[in-house]
Amino acid sequence: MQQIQAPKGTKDIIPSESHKWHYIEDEIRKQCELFGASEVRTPIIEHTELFLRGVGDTTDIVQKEMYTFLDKGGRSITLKPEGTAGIVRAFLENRLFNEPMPQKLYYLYSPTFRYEKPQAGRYREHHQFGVEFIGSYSPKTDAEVIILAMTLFKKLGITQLGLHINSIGCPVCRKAYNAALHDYFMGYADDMCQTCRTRLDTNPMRIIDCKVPQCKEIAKHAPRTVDYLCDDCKEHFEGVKRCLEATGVEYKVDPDIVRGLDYYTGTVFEVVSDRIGAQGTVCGGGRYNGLIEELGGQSLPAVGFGMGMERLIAVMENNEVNFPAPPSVTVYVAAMGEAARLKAFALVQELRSKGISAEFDHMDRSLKAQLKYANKLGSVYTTVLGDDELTAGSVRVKCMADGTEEAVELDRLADYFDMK
RNA sequence: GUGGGUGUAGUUCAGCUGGAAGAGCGCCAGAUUGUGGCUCUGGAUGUCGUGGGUUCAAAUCCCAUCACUCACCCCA
Repeated sequence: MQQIQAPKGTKDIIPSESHKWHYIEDEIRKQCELFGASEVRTPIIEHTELFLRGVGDTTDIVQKEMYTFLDKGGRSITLKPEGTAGIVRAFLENRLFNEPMPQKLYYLYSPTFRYEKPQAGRYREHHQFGVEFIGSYSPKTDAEVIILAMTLFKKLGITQLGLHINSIGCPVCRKAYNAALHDYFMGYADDMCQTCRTRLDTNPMRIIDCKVPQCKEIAKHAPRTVDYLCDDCKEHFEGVKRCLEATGVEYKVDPDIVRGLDYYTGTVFEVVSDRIGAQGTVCGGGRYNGLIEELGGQSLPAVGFGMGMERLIAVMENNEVNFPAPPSVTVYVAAMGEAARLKAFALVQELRSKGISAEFDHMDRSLKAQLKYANKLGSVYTTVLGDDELTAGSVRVKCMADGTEEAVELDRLADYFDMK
């Protein structure tokens, strides 16, 4: 029989990995609560329309990477390719705009799907943690969102990360900027790659992102967003930087950050690692003051980020961060003979009911094999139950680490481990 | 969608210009019949990814195909 594999670009999270996820998820919850954010869980599927309007129908994500299908009712449904649109939809649908502002929301168990060709740090299904702070124009809110991310990295023991920030301006300054870009690149059109030539008219900002050497060279001296910001945007960006400096968060202004989703306005940022392969962006986000209105709400500002869990774990592994050890069994109750095995079975259930993790032999193995198994489980203590112990009513409890033994009465076993 | 790399034991891999399929780790058994880890001794395990071609002879050379992987594009 041929084995069926997981679909291309997807990955199982097996026991040796899942405890890492639990650890990170716990830290995320803690940090988010400290920052006053509350969790929102939204469906994995949404109406395709949401992403057409939210992410932008000229973006690569929408044009070629979405998992879209018709359901049995003929509705066009899409597996979410990013987290923000769904959160904003839920915010509007549940009228969270009636709650105190800013609404600080986060999402954590968020499988995200994009039909891409997989490589290191890039999957067709990945998981995102993200934060969306809705309702405040203040640069302090931008800074706080960034600081939340940076604090989390620090808490997780991650160093070696670069924070890159930029401002791509509001629609007003974007207009002037795009015109300046167009004029500039027009002069080099013949030397640029095919895609960049079409970008000239559709979205000249994307040319700055191009990795083709000639385009990169030309883009080096292209006009920068920061030079075309209107006074409000300029002041706002300065405000963000002041807040970061006031809290000692190091950053680098990187005019090359443009971001591939249409909804961004003003502040954009990325947190980047240089040791997890070519896909180094662990966290990316920014301000999106137009999105909520675009999705049918009132005009409300917002700022947020998405963080790739798989990349986060990759960074931690490359940073040699110590994950806590996976939980192990406290006591393994080995047994020989029918009566003792039955007693061991009952004993284990009783220990568990008292909050002590315990295990027994499910497979009628020899005593030796049982102890080997106990050892592999990482069992802290073992005890052997046989006819002798049953008649005596006491067992010897052995500490697997140092081999010491202690005699304990059978009916006081739970208390014994409780004390430990 | 475009390009590079890799598919050999459960696993990580070695196998030079074609000539009897190997090692480490793991697994099983024994030394030790009621005690795991450590040590020693012995043992089992292969459609050499799949299909075709060249050849007296293919894991090795050629073609195709699939899978995995890395990079481009884009992004977390």
